[in-house]
Amino acid sequence: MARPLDQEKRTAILNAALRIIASQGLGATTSLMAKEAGVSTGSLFTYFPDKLTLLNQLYLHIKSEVAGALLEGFPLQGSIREKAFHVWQSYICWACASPEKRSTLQQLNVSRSVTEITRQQSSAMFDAVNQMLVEIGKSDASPNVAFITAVMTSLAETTVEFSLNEPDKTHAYISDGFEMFWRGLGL
Amino acid sequence: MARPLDQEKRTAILNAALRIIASQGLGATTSLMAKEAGVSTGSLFTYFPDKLTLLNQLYLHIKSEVAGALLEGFPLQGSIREKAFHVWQSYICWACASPEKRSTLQQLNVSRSVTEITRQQSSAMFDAVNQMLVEIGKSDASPNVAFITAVMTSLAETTVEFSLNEPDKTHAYISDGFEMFWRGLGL
Amino acid sequence: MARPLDQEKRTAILNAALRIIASQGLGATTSLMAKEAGVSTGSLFTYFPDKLTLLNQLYLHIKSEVAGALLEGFPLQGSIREKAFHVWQSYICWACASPEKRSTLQQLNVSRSVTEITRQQSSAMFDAVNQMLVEIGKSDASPNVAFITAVMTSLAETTVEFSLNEPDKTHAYISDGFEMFWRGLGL
Amino acid sequence: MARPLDQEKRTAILNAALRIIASQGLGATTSLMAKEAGVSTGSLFTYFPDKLTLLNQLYLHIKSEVAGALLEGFPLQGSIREKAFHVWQSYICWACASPEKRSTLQQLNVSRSVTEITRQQSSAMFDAVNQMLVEIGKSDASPNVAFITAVMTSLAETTVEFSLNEPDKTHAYISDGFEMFWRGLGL
DNA sequence: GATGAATGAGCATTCATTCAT
DNA sequence: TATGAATGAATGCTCATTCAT
Repeated sequence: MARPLDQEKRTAILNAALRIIASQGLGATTSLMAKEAGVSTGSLFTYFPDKLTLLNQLYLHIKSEVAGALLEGFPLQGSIREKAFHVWQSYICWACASPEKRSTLQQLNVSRSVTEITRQQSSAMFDAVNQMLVEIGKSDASPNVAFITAVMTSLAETTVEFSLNEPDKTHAYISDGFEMFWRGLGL
Repeated sequence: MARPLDQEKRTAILNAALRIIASQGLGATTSLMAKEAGVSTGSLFTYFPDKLTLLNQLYLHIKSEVAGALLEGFPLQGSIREKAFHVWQSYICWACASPEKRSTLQQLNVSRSVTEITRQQSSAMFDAVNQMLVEIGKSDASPNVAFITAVMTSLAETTVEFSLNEPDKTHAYISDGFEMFWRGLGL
Repeated sequence: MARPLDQEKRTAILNAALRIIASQGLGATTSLMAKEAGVSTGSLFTYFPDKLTLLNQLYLHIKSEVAGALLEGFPLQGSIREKAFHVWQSYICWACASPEKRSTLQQLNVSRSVTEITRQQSSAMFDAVNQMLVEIGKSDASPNVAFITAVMTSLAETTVEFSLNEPDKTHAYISDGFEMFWRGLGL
Repeated sequence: MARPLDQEKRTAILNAALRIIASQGLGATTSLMAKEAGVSTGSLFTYFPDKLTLLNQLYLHIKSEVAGALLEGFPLQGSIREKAFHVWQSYICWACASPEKRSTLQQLNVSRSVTEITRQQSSAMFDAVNQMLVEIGKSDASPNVAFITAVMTSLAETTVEFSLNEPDKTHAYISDGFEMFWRGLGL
């Protein structure tokens, strides 16, 4: 039996791609990613058939980590506000702890590289979160779940940016930002 | 005496770049931009020394149009809320009317192509808006102008996205979104 | 004691290479040949040290099959014309029955992959045929055996092509073509 | 006005490709062809969009030269035999004088690179020759023009090969070969 | 011996920029 | 100044061959 396909190597490539993209942008070359992963250019292509696929897999890789972070300790029995705050705080903490991952994720998000299918696969990872948002939507005056989701996301993103710039104020930003969001809902 | 550089041609190149980037992304080639502008590849480089400069100039070009849109009819004598709503509405209307410009602007914003200096130059165009935001900041419990600015921007962006998807609900999104923002401020 | 190299596997690789080259040309990859043979890429190289050797061996493999076809039922006691016709007919029938082998052989023939040594080894397989041609040469006005051989070969090749295109006329082509050749000799 | 596309350069590339392919086979790299033509790798692609197109154009380039050689001095008023001999002799002389072109042509002929369309375009260049062959076909017992054409071609090819090996016997091969062909027709 | 992942030189092609006309 | 052909470094990807398992 030959060497089996090594999941660790696959992960190493994804993490290398992640770091390189965070610092160089999506134009980063495959050969640099391979070198950063300690792997030959050829090997990168035994794990991913082409750059586009690698980028899409990377998107899912990071998104699944985010989903994991949001789900950990999710207060299934809590109030809507508690659930929302858990998600809010978890995300911001994750993003502040993983700025490279967040940066790469953002770049992938606006890029034309990530396909619609990939985005749908990613969305499926956030079931619990989505249900929480549906609940919020029901209590809201204008129950547009998609809009509320988008608002929450963009406010969280803004909060992350400011927290990254002033790390010592992270807790303040987390609560102030959430207050802003919650007040905005007008519940 | 040499002919002066033709401003019309410069503008044609910027507008062409704009359209091409909106549809192809920042990777769009200079030669395509030139062709779209009805100009030779060589000419593009007599108006802009290199692609990076073109991109930065394009950023300023669009930003100045935005600034113009926000300033038109700005209620200098109005209340803070009126000023804020004017800016809010003006931006969303502009973005909905110029989706290609907005798309290009967003791509430039996340890209590494736009330098810090360019961003500062752009910021200078928004004096009236910035002062309005300073006023808001003063009345706010936690007077962080930059944060409020960023929040307003990201909420407006979100509102634009939904308006573009459901054009007939644009007015509803504009007022609902603004209410959300204003309530969020907690004034 | 180590297992001896498995002749069946060797043959499987040659036959696989044959089929793949017939459909894809000489640029066909070794890994595809291995897969078609139901063997790992690594194994291919335990049977043939490199691609060039494989190609040369393949050439000899097919050529020896041709030699066998020509020798089967060779009328050792027959007239020169009978001998010549036997060879003519045997070859054309073999080629029509094995179009992939013929196609591959032709590609190998014009390629730079088959060495002079290989060609000589192949030639040695056709002793009986060659002697027949020497006999013809003796009776010919301009006794150039090599030339007559080449002419016979190229006419046979042409006959095969037309027979493959119009299979129901194969017999006509075989006899018409042979008549042409024989008349051409001017015996 | 910039430098216009230079037909000489196009020809230089074709001739370079020709020489390189003659000595290295169809696998020859585009960069080597460019270098041999005294042109940058990029330039090759401003004259030919890709290697495949270059190869097809090269095929037509050589074929048109052949057509020219066959047509020069074509005895429109001569007998069929004279016409046939003219074509026969012209081709063999051309091929012996341009062994590289002939070698390249042969490689292109068996390759999968030359498309059916290209082959048809090439065929159209040989009208006068084709008509002569139609005439021969009419006088023949089994009037299959295509077959006679193919036979003449393959015999000529064989004659060329022997002439190239023994250049001083070229004239003998030309007449002996033609006699063989003509006798074969059985007119 | 068998396997197939690993390797990396090599390839066709692209594209920002230059420069001859 | 305008033009667009010329340039060549750079890129994504391939594939014969090696070698760890």
